[in-house]
Amino acid sequence: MSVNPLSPTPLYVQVADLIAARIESGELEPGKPIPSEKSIQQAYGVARGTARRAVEILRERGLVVTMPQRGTFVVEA
Amino acid sequence: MSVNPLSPTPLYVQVADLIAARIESGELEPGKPIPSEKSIQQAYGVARGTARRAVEILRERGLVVTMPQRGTFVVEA
DNA sequence: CTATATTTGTGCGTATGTATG
DNA sequence: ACATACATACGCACAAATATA
Repeated sequence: MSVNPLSPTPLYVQVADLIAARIESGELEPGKPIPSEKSIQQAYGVARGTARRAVEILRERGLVVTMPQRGTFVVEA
Repeated sequence: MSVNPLSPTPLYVQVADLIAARIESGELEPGKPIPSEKSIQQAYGVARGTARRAVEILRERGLVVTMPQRGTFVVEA
């Protein structure tokens, strides 16, 4: 899946939704890291700030936890 | 102190005045950084553009100098 | 042990679009 | 038309902590 820059839905929400779907599908497993901000930038073709906001949303949703200088991990079910 | 959105005085001027007062009171000391744009946003509940314009005014008044990617600092007395 | 690469945190610069008075 | 204000989104640079070679 990819992102649609023309959609009225902010890119960072779209990216968050795409990653959330990968978590819920089991592709990204509990306890394991999601892609780094840099990987997200490259994978979805967005700026780092956009990737960071997307991850911030996932934290707000309680799907992930971020450990500084370590990464962001899927929360245990 | 806080900001008044209903005042005829633009928000960015109000924010600039509040920060200027903190400089003149000595709370923000010469040579030391004033709060970041993000901190100003959060502290005064304004958008980033408003915070930026406020800092721009402080620069015009000669109260601070901005060093790109490093921060904005109170000028030496 | 040292050096490098990775990853997140922070800070500013800039541009565009939208809405309001 | 213009100024104000907010939101989104691109970018660069540097720091600090961690992971790896």
